[in-house]
Amino acid sequence: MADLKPGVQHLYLRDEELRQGIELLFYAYRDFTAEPDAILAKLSMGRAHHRVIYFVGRYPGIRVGELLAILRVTKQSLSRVLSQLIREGYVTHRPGPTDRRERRLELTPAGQELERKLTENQRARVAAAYRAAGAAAVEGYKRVMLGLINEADRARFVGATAPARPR
Amino acid sequence: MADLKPGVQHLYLRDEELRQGIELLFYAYRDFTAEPDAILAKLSMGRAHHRVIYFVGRYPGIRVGELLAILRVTKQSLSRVLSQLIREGYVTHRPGPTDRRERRLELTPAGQELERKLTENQRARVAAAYRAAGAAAVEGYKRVMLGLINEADRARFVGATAPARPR
DNA sequence: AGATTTACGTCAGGTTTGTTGACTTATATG
DNA sequence: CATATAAGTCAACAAACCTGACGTAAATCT
Repeated sequence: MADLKPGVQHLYLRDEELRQGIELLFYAYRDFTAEPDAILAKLSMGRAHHRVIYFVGRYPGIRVGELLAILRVTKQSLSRVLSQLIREGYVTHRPGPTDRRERRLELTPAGQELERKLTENQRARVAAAYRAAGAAAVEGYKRVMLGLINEADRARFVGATAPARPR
Repeated sequence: MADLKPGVQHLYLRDEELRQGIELLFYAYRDFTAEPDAILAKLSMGRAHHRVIYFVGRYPGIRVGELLAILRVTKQSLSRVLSQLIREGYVTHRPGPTDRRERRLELTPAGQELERKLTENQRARVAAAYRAAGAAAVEGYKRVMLGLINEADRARFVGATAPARPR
């Protein structure tokens, strides 16, 4: 057999390695969202509702604009989903404490209940993966994931226990 | 200050830890898809087209049914996207070598070109994250991601260099 | 006080991506 | 020959996005 040129060999491994990294993300995200999607479908909601419920639960008192920045959707898209959630009693809003133009969003008890139900699954999935992979692997996972995320949003993840509220 | 009950403290950390794991996935996926989406938009295509192009490029000669299983969409959804890609000259098909009912899909040169252009960005992103995080972290990333993926699809990732073709 | 900016909502019209269900065609296989 | 499989297609529909323009209330600047 002819020897492979080292350069070519190297390139091949590198490409394969990178593709694997891409695909891991694709499959993980696909499987990660499948079960909550199924629950939501029964309530005539979609993934967009989950995202809103999740982040309102995560940052109680979050403003609409902050939510827009996190989700990277238009006002219109968010509006449709958010007003449905408010109408159906999962989310409430009140004026901001100093700036009364703001809407500070919070989950109602029903919203908290739904959030728990939806995220339960994902939490369990992450817990199982963390447990199976071990603490060192979890460190590595975080480091790589942080590198994939745009620099602007990495700040949210500094400090293990302080949820960095977006500004 | 009152001491926190250890149990409560533990639960809090655990919940925070898991939420962080969930959010890493959300933000990474969001940022990962943003740039290809922008390129696709100029060609009047969407993310679905990218997925098809990506996996046809990944598994040349893949059958339609295999693609359906990977993407987890209905025949109808795939059909619309796939026939557009064929019509516009990015993908070709030929009958299977032994079973002539099959359509074995492949990228045309134009398809390969587009695939490269679209995935280039994601490859660069993964490469940068891998480089910044280090080899050990990459190992951990893979282990955790594999744990997040449904068992059925983990087999694709055995062996670093053999792309396990779906059956 | 008036002008400007900001936070948020809304109206109108459009696309993509996804769905279900029923039917067709060609080929393989028991 | 009967049945099963791979794939395509038709019709009708819904979810979740988008753009662009306009409106309202409140804060802030000059």
